[in-house]
Amino acid sequence: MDTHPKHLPADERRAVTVESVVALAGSQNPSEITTAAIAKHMNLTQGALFRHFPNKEAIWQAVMEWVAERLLARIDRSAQGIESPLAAMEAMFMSHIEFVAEHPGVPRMMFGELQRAESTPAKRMVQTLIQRYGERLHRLIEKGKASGELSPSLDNEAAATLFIGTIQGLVMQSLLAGDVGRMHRDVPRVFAIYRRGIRSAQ
Amino acid sequence: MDTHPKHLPADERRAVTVESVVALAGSQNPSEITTAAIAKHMNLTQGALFRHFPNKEAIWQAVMEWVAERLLARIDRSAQGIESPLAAMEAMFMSHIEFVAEHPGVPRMMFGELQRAESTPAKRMVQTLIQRYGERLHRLIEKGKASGELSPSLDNEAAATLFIGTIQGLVMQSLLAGDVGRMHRDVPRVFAIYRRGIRSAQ
DNA sequence: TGTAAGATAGTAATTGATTACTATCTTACC
DNA sequence: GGTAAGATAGTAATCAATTACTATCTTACA
Repeated sequence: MDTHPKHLPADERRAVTVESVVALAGSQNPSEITTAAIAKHMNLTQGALFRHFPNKEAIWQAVMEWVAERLLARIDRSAQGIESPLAAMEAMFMSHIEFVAEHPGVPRMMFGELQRAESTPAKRMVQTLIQRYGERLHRLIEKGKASGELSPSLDNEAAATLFIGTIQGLVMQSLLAGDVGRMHRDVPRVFAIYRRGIRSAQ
Repeated sequence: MDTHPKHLPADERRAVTVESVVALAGSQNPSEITTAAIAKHMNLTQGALFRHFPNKEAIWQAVMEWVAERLLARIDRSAQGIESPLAAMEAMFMSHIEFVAEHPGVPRMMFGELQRAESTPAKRMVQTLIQRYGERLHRLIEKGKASGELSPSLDNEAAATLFIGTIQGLVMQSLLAGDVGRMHRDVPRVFAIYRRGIRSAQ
């Protein structure tokens, strides 16, 4: 039974911290997550956290790095090997929703960071995440135009904004209803409208 | 110069309080707005606020009531007298964006309230606001199907979700860029895609 | 190889700052 | 002159961060 060894190497302890924050954000307002709550969730004393992070801001930075890495890897993997750009976009869409359903705290944290007025490291991480996300979308949209799947007159930037907005709309509906499962039901129906909006007339 | 009379009747003071919170939310994280900051913004001492509100929660409730009332009135007015349901939806869309551009703190506050785990009066107010918003959309979508403007096979619920999500996507892009003006530029381009997604094939 | 010394990780208690809220005194206005 | 509104000066609770000390792991060397 080595499930809860008291002493952990620093990097492992940092990883556990990040996972704790992600878990806590799934059931409470991220801005109200205290260092004491994080420590309690991982069976550690509050002060010990500061052996591994210089301050609370650094914890949030590590968390957002975790999110960016995982989310981008997930959507990249989902689109891999799919020939049709439109099908690839749909796969990205679905895997993004899947990721959010697995980690309901993620959109909460991202919204929370973006609301921040000051430019914290965590906020900057979210910004680059969305930028990278946008780059992937732009590539697919261009490919879709070239292949004739997407309307040649389509506005790339607007299409990318709407792609992300569509996901956000779904996420917010689930926040409203407090029901993550609902999202799964609505995903294909909402994406169908989006697809119709960007597809070339057949 | 009676711009700043020291003594105000209670109802006027409450109104000024609400406007102060809305203004402050435009430049900082709503969850970090303290009663001291509100009081300072309206040239009042912190303690005096509690002559007019029993507690801070009541301030937030009043603010969200203000938002719900104004936003619904605004979109209702914008759609009034427009025959075409699709044109009415577009007018609603534009006036909503206009409202947000005038009060950039509003989406911040709404996101913030929805993230809350507990069911506060303010959160419930946001929920009913979005519910009422959805009812208006559903009516228009039904009318649009009847008139032949909208695709008869359109999924009402999905269309409403996407309508709100589209606005959210735009708002988030402006939060990301820290540039509200950007929103105005993108609005028509993004709505064009949405329109194409719900319109009946011509 | 065994062990002493140092490095790493954790505990428990405390600090100063900040917060929402309150009690008491003061002023302005009908 | 009485009352509604505001100023002043608190309180108790909470928070991130720090501190002195302890436990555990790692490594160098006799």
